[in-house]
Parts: sequence; C-alpha cells; structure tokens
Amino acid sequence: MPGVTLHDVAAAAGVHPSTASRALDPAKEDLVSEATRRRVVAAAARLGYRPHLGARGLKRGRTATVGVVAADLGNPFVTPLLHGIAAALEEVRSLPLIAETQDDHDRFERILDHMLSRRVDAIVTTAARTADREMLEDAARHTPVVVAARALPGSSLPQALHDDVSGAELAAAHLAALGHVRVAQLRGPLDVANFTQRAAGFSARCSREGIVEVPVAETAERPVAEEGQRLMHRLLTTGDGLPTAVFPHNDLMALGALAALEEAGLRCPADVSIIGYNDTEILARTAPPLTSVSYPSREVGEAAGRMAIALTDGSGPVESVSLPPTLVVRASTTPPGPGQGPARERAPAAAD
Amino acid sequence: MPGVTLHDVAAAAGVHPSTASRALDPAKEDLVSEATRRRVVAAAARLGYRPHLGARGLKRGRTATVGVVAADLGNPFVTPLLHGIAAALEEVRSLPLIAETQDDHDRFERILDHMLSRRVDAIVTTAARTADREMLEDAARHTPVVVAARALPGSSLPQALHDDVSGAELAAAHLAALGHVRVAQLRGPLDVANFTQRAAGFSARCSREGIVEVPVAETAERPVAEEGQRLMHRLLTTGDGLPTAVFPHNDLMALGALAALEEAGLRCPADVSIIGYNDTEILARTAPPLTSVSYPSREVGEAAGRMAIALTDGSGPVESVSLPPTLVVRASTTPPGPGQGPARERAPAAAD
DNA sequence: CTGTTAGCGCGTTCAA
DNA sequence: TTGAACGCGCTAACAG
Repeated sequence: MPGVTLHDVAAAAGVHPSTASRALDPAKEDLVSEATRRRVVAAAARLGYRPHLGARGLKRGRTATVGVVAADLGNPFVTPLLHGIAAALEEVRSLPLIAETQDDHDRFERILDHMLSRRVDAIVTTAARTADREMLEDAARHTPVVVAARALPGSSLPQALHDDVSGAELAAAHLAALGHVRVAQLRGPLDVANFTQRAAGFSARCSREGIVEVPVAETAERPVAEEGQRLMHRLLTTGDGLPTAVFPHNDLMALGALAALEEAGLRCPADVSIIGYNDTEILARTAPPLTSVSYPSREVGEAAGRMAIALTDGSGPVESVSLPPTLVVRASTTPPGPGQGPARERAPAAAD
Repeated sequence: MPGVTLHDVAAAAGVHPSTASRALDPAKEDLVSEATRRRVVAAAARLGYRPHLGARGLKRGRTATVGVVAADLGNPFVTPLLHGIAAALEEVRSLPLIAETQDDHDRFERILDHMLSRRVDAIVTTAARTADREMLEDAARHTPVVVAARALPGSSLPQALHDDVSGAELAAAHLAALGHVRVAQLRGPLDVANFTQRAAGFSARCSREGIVEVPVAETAERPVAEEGQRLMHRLLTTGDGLPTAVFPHNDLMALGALAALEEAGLRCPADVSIIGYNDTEILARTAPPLTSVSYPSREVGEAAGRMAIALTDGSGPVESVSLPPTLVVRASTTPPGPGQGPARERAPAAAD
C-alpha cells in the first residue's frame, strides 16, 4: 500500500501516533508497555508500514546519506573506491549518493551545491583538482567534507590518501635495481596533486640512483589510455634515443603506452619495460601482466567512509591517513636488453 | 551559514515565505512582481540560501533520487551501466542512490526495503536473479521498478536489456566460420537469466552448424575470473580431448580461462581460441586482445535511466527494450591449429 | 500580485 | 506509561 503512515499504524493499534513512534523506535521501545508495543509492531507489519526516512530526516537533521563525488565512473580505478566507501557506510545504514564531475570545475560546483541542498550528512570527494580547493573548503563550512584518493595539498580538510611520492620512488628503485639507467615518465595531468607527487618522487629517486630521465615535453590532459598512447608515441618519435623503461603515471596510461609500443613494432618488456600505477586488478591477468605500484583503493575508500561517519556523529577527532604503497612485480619489467640503448633507432617512422 | 531557511530569506526581503517560495520557483516566478522577485533573489543570494530538498520532497512527494541496485561494484561491467544511468538521470537533476547486493537475496531485500523507505522516485536493478522476481514485483507495487542488464523472464516489469541469445549465437557462428568443430562453453550461474540465454543461444547455433560441444559438468557460482579459471582447469584435466575453442560466458571468466591455459602450458589462440562476452573496454588492449560479443552497457544504462524517469512522471507508456549485440573480432580467436584435435594431450598434470 | 492557512510524516517536548 | 501539542522547511490551496 502506498503511503501507510505512522498515523495509520497508530489508529490500527488504537494508540496515539507518538506512542506508535516510541514503540517502533528501538532506542525508546522500553518507554512503552510490552503489550502496546506488540500491538503496534503487529499493526505496522500487517499494514506494511515503512517509515518515511525523508520526514524523519527533516526532524532529526540526518539523512543517512553521504554524497560521493567521482571524476569519472568509467575509470576502473574508482570502482574499488566506491566499493570501500559503500562498505563503510553500510555499517551505519547509510547509502552513497553518487555524482560525476568529468573533471569539470563548474560541474563539480553544481554537484556540491546539489548535495548540500539535499543535506547529505557528509561529502566524500575523489575528484579533487588543485583548482577545486577553495570551493571544497567553502562547502566544508556547511557539511563535513572528506578528501579521498586525490590529494588536496595545503588544505586542512581531512584526507584519506595514499603516499604517491613513496609509490613513485618504489617504481624508480625497482627500475634501478633491474639495471636501467635511461628511463622516462609519462606524466598525468598536473592539476591533480597525485601526479605531481608521482613525478617528483620518481625524479628524486632517479637522480639519487644516477638514472637519466629522458624528458617528455607534454603531460596527459586526462589520465586515460588514449593519452598514454599519445605521449608514448611522441616519446618514440622524438628521436632522442629511447629509454629502456617507461613509467606512465597510471595503469590506464600504461595500457595506452603498450599499444603505442606495439604499433611501433617494439615489444614489452624485451625492448622497453613498463611500470604502471594502481595495480588495477584486471591488468594483473593480461599479457604482459603489468608490473605496477599497488594502490589500496578499497582500503582508501573504506577509510574515507569511516572518516565521513566519524565527522557526522562527531565521535572523536578525525585524522587524515595516508596508506603506504607496495610494489607488485610482474612481467612487464625486466633488466634492459642487450640490443638496448640510446643508439637504438627502430622503425619509429612506422608508428604513423 | 548552516540552516538559512526560506523563512529567513522572506524576512530579509520583507515578504511572506510563500511569496519567497514562488519567487524562487522558476515555474512560478511570473506570479510575482518583478520587483519583489529581485528583492527575494538578492536576499537569497546574500544569505547563501539553499533550498532544503528533503523538505521539498516531503511536500511534493518526489525526492529526485533513483535507487540503483548493483550486484557487485567490483565488476568492471557495472561501471558503464552506472555511467549511463547517471547520465540519463542528470537531465532531470536526479541522482542515483547506489547499493550492492553481492548476489545475496536477503541483502537485496534489505536494500529494497531501505530504498522504499527513502521514497526514491524509482528503482533500477541490475542485479536480478530469478529468485528475486517476486520480491521485485512486490516492490513495484509501491515504486516504479526498472529491470536492467540482468533479465527477469516472465515478468511484466519494464526491462532494459540486451539480446543474449543472439549474442551467444553470434559467438557460435564466428567459431563455426573459423572452422572449429569442437568447442566448449564455460557457463555462468544459472540463476542469472542472461547466462542461461547465452548457453541456449550458443548450443542452438552449434547444433545447427554441426559443431560438437564438449560438456563441462559444472557452472560458475559467480561470473568472475576465479571461476572461469576453475572451470577451464577442469575442462583441461577432464581428458575427454580438448576443444579447439572455448566460450566463457563473460570477459572476466575469459580472463580466468586464459590464466588456466597458460598454467597448462597452452597458448591462446594457437592452441585454443577464446571468445568472451561484454567487450570490456580494458580487455581490448591486452594481449591477446579478446574477441568478444559487445554488450552496449552504457546504452542499456541510459535506456534504463530514461525508463525510470518516464515511469516517475508518467510521461507516456514505458516499453521494454532489448539492444542488439555485435561481435568484435580481435586476436584471441583464429582457425583451429594443425596440432589440434581430440588426440592432443598436453601436460594437464602440470596444471596443478 | 500577495498573504493566510494548512499540512506533508515524523519525533520530541511537556503534562498528565 | 501515554496523550497533546508543536515544529522541522517547504509548497499548495484559497483568499483577498
């Protein structure tokens, strides 16, 4: 039956609505005699009563809803994040309300506005770019905001992150240990802090290890396969001499880089080693299985969800967390091959 | 400022709340003099007023929210579905509220209950199993329910689907055209209608083409890589003689099947061709690029979203749709090799 | 064109 | 232990 209200239940049980309310509230059921409680519960069940969470929210000031902002739902990287967030929220019977910015600042603004209008209990963003900072801090004056996955440096908002500097250092150290001395990175968009951190960590470790970095003039506009392919192609055709290993800033870009290699008639890892970032589950099983810095997305999501909950019910202070990276070595990285080196010039012209 | 209400705006503008309400409602702003309208709008802006969508919903009976139920957010297959749904909803400024069943009936029931309590405007489920039918039809008596992606045969609920029978026939026809005469399928869970349809379509076409199907005793408990790997392993060790081509019921299972092949020292497609289902974007770029039946997930999601909207505002009748499959041929399928055949027995023992 | 009144469904006073 | 009254923030109906 559509619209069975508390009033109806009360009438059916022969009590006042407020008594019915108490009888049905686990926190207050002992303020009611056992007999009437049972009558109310029975009536509710019989009529198919369902509390109206919207009305309850209006009264209690809580909506049991957390806004979740993602940059691109099409990126497999976000799925485990959402998964972790949803899992954490479930413990308090809260649900995520999801929207997608497509990395557009104005869209992001509209989304925040909408979520604030809905009076979500908290907002978790996984889509922050540096330009979004002020807007997010503004929103945080109304509703708790948790920054997840994509860092917002210099902000005092609580953040659930992963240490991208160390992760990139891990990548560089791995290549150094294999004996590479000439490498390149394919950089992700610079207005996403994670990528500038990866770039910095990688370069720092390279110089410490005495590795030469072949510069790639451009950066990706978006961290996707097409852009990885474009940058790799550019690297291959620049003619400065190939590096023996390449670090695209995430797995999607690594996938594109692999495609560009193949187009150019080069092989991975025989000709060029590739090391990715994120440890995307599905890429662990493909050929060549991708060596990648593991990003604990699900755990980051869970942490963010728990932080959102803590902020909502004010249970103690909320500390930012940064989970450590690990390296998963698979088949896309090997020591540099004998035929390798700056002098090698192989069919880059064919790559068009 | 937290909690600026319409009342505050009205006071600041020196008008009655209901006048302020009208002035701020695009659909009614012409019932108000231009002068007062401007005063109200200015006051709202100055105070940082944000309408309380919850309260509005209580009054109007609409929440601008659509419940979306997924089986497993960890499956890359759902991302484009969500994407399509979110895109469709955005046009009416509605947002998806997402929950995950993990293919558990009781969880599904709790989720539906929760969503009905929230008075979502409609529910889109992409997680239907045959056992969920009655429950869903029950829910549909309160709130419009759209069945997407996973079919619910025999139900009169509106459905946004894809033709799995034809898709599987396409797969069989492709293998037949390549000259395969001995094939096998790795079946997904039988309580998901899509997989029984794929099984039926594939078998029908095989017998019409005179192709022999090597039976695989078991079916996957869940349509995931591990299960694909397990079934493939089983097929390889059964000793009945290998098929020259295998049809796992989705790309994830295909990925597992590839892993099992490799474990057994067999190669794809040289020794065994593999054809998947879903055309998962990321697997198009891996080695071997997977031949797959293309499932237009995003379009199915969009269609489902539009259907949910139509049901919500009763704009015309809502027809179920079934989008046609296409085949994307890549490198994982080739004609059967010369070394192939029932007699071939290769290191299955090593696969343990 | 604007103000008044009423109530969406619920939970929380305060009395009895 | 229960009932009465009120209000969360907003909008729809009805007056004026």
